Amino acid sequence: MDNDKNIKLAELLFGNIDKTPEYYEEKYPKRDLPDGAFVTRIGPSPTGFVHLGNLYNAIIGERLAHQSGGTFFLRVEDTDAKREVEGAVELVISAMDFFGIHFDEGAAVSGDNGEYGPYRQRLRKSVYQCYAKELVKRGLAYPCFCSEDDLTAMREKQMSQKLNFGYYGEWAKCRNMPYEEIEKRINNGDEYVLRFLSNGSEDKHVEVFDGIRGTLNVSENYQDFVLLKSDGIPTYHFAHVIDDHLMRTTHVVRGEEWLSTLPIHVQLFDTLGFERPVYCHTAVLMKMDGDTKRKLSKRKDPELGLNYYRAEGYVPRAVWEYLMTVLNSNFEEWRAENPDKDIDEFKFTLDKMSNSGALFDIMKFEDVSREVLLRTPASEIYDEFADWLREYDNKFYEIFTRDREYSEKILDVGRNGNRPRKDLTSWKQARQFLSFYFPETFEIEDEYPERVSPDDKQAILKKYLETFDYADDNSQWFEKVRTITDELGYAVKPKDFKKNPDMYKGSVSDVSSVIRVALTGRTNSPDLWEIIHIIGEGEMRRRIEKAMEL
RNA sequence: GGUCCCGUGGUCAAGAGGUUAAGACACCGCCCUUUCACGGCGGUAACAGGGGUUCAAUUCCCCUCGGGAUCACCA
Repeated sequence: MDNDKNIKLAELLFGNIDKTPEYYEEKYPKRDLPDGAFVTRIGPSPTGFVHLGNLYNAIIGERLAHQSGGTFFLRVEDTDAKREVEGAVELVISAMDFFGIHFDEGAAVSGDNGEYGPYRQRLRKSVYQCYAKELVKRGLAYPCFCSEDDLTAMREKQMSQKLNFGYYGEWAKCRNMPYEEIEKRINNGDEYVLRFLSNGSEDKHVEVFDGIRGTLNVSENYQDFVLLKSDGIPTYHFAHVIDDHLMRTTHVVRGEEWLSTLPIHVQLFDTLGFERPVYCHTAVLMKMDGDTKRKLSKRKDPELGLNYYRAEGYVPRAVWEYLMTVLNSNFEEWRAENPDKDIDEFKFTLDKMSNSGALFDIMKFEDVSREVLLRTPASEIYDEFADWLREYDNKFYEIFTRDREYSEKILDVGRNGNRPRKDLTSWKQARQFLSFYFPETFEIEDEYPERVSPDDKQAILKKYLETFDYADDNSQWFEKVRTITDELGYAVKPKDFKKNPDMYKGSVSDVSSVIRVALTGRTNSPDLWEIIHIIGEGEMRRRIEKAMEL
């Protein structure tokens, strides 16, 4: 008789559903893939904000799938219409593409592709309802008419009695509502959600294997959580279980914030008779704030948004490399041994993953960025930098791309010896750093050295100009600077000045600083001789003469 | 408050019963050096605390403490 009620109820609730689970099982068969192939996915919700964490998990999924000959797909988790932002799907796809993450199937800009779709959850409503109907038939799901006010009242009562919050056991008022009453309310147009009827107990535990953390011991779910919202769209929990089963996901990579709802998911997989995927819960990305760690937050931390890296001009593969060093502790070692190999050749493994919270270390990240740019040939840097400038600094773009040969040369300054400089960190920084090579953007930024009097400054520059010969090689050139140094009463060797500061006005480093500031506008720069041979004699003389006027 | 996760230097981290407890970034010193870098050498610096188990625990177990996540018709 209970059975009859359930079947009647299923028809009342889901009369429009004519498919059975068997239908979908057949429609979405097990994937035909090589042994050991991983099927992974990312499931972003289209809120218009793409997170560093999204990328972090995407890289794991992508590597796992593509290293094993498996499939990596994109599923849009748009079950919350309220939060959806227009164009967000395109944003996710382009952000992932920017970082070199490509999907084998799933949601795409122009229609979806793949045999396991649709890949947007709102389009899968009838699939979820089919399984919901099945659960109702089995007496494992029921409609709940409690309003928001009912629930907050219940919650307050529970709080005052120091009981666990939630809809469960005695508190689950709608659990045993007679069929007649349900029918009456539905005919009346009352809103309801569909809840799962849980027979679990908080005291019982289930073992769940996590690909990163090993065996987890979680307590059973005892809450009658919501399966379908009042608009008939599933909650994350239900959608996740149905989709990842039907899309034949083998490994669910997601943030550890899902750990606490894992009991729900496991319960659902088990009661529906689905094989559980391997869960891989990644650590939350943290940040140092003062002296405490905290989760990166969307409002306070711009570096959480993927767009930040593009706007700052960090190269995507630097972000990827940095994340890889955080993800797999043996990556750095591998990179040190194989500086020129493609990053795809590194074998990423789950068991090398750390399960504690990773701090986002901007210093380390910038170090990785410099390393990456050092390994990149000037011609490639030119192209990437030009692309960035076109988007973010049009004026400098014009200047920089005026003469490709010239610009490639300045990118290579100091990089050809056996102790190459690592001057470039990001495009934004590079734009600043390289500005003195161009007459339009050259300006005096730093002060002339204090130890040098105005008269001496004039004398240095005058003598410099008089003796300068473009044909001199680096050491000849510097020999002349030394001569000037000596003639004006400065120490040719900085050490001599250090030892006997009273005997000299300063040292050769002061004298070359004067030239340096006149030529580059800065007290710090790469090798001067090299710079002169790039900007040319004419520009050099103009700058020195200008400096003498002031 | 309940449940769960996590705890090795400032940071990321190797180590999985016996190690002088790696390495990288950061920091400091020295060297190289016309500046700044780069590079080289060296240095400061860690097993959260307390109980067990063991001949021996950073490593295994328990407790405490600390950090975090979550407790929605959000994902």
